[in-house]
Amino acid sequence: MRKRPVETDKPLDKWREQLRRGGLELAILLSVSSTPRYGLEIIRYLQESTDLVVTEGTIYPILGRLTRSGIVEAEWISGETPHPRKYYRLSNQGRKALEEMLDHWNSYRSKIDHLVETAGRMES
Amino acid sequence: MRKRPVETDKPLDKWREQLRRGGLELAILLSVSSTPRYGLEIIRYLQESTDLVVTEGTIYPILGRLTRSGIVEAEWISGETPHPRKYYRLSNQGRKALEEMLDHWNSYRSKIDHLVETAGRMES
DNA sequence: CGTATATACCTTGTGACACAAGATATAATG
DNA sequence: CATTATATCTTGTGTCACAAGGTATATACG
Repeated sequence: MRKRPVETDKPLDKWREQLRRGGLELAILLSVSSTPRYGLEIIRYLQESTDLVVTEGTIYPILGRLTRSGIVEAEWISGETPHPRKYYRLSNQGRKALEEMLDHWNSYRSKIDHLVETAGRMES
Repeated sequence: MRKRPVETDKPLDKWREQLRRGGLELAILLSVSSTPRYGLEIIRYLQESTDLVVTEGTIYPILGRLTRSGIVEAEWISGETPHPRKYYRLSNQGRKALEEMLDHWNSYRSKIDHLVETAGRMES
């Protein structure tokens, strides 16, 4: 017997979920764009600076994917802390990708905002 | 034997996909917020006003879901056009939901933009 | 020396979802 | 009666985030 999510959460919650997912990769890249950070640190950073909640099961697969595609580079650093940490930084290729993503984000944001304004002319 | 999407599309494309998905429901709701519209009309409206590309396989399931949850109301109109059309309009409940969604969209947008600005202090 | 706690990373199974492709309906046109 | 145009709906598939659980390393306590 498992958890039954059946009719428990309203459509709005689902939507929020999905919206957050859309920006996840961007948020993660931004987290490591100015300074290298390791996994849990990224989680804390996002939580603190934007209260975007991301969990480990989410972030590690994404970081793996980004590493595999050459957008970020990973480096193990051990000795300085109890547990070794894997620091991620943006590669050169990643920096280019990030710029494209930012362009796209701006454009997307404008589209939605445009829709909002257009539809906003509804209250007669 | 099926299409092999294997390594054909770059990570960036996937990301764009996901971002678009995040705002889909919002975009659809906005499309029917000021005036009732039918399925294909919504597709054309989004395409023309924001060049967001949405297909039928995408929109009908979403409209069905929104109808089932009472956020939009659907009404068949036939006789006036060759083929009967199903017009969707925002319900009262839907209007409330839309407002919440807009709040959330604004807040989400700010969070990402905040991240961008913070990370933007990287070019030393 | 256990064993508990803290920090870190990684993996597996699941459910949700958009979407391509195709099915179905209606009416006008040739 | 086929074809074309417009419209809606369904089915199968691949992708993805995520909860839950696993592994590794080191320190602290008794």
